[in-house]
Amino acid sequence: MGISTINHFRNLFNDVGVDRIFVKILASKQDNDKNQIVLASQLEGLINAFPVRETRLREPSSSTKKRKSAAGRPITEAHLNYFWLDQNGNRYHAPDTKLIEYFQYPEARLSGFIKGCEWAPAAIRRTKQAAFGKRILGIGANRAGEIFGLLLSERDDRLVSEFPELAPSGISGVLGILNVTGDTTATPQEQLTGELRAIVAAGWHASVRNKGGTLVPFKGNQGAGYTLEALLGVETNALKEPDAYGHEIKSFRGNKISLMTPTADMGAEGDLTFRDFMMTYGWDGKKDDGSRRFTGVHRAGKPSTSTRYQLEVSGLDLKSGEFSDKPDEIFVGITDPELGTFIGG
DNA sequence: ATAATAGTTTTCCACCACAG
DNA sequence: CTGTGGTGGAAAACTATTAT
Repeated sequence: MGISTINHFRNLFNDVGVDRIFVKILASKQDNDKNQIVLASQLEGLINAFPVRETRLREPSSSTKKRKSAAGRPITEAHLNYFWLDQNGNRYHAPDTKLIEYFQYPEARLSGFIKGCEWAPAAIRRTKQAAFGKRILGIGANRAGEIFGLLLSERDDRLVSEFPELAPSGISGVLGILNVTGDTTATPQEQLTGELRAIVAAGWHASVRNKGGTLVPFKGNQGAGYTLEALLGVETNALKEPDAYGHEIKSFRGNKISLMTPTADMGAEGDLTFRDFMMTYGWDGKKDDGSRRFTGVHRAGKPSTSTRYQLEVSGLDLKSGEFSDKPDEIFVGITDPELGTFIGG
């Protein structure tokens, strides 16, 4: 009964494809179904560690009557594809699990992990937690973007009383890190660079992609990136999730690199349908085949010679490299400086 | 220069009002 | 009742200031 060794604990995570476990020693009267689990002071680092399905900004209105609220900044919710693991390795989906950032404190907490879930550990419930003594929560994500949580308790799991010292996660003081394979204390960067070195040392590789777990030949521009991901064991995906060890893998040749694929949700591009947008702001393709184009390199502060449009960056001090502390000022968008219209951002 | 002390900020825990 | 969105505060961790 119970989990008594660290290897048993690691194996349960290994079985679901997790390679790094984040560990929090839970507070004795906190961290339950009612008092959300505090993980960090900001979402930022957590989002790298735990792939997020969807982030939503909540309307800032909710708290304007409260004295302290810095009106205007919305509470951010990051939805997770979360599962509870039991000690036998069974998984139970908790579909409503999310990270909520309360910026004004600041605090990021895990919440909603009971709702709609078939089974959850009794020790996470406020009314029962006292009986379990010390509790330790392990959370980890696999490369398919699934996140698993396993709760140990002093009462049921011998491991709790002899839990090893943990390497700091770098995300917050409460979260430690435990590697599932190899050295328990190597940092994610070390693991990743280790794997990259091994891949480089192996010489040239054929262009492939990882499709549903198997490597298939691939021809095309994205080949370099796909191949690298595949060799790292990452399936080709268009998810906006980090690829491995909490890092997004990028490869490039030439001198341009895209860190993200943006689709504007503000301005005209957000308001209009795709067709309307292209008809209004695009132009005819040169081939005269009826196509419409909206393309081109746009640089901040000076209009593009071909389109007249201009990229605007605000909320970033170009001299100091510091971002504005007012989040709604931080912004990248395209405008038409002649007409003063806001095309997208 | 170093140690002692005071002041400030950050981190984390405890608890609660209230809506559904 | 449960879960969300909040508050307050202790303690730790920094910084600044003053005494030795």
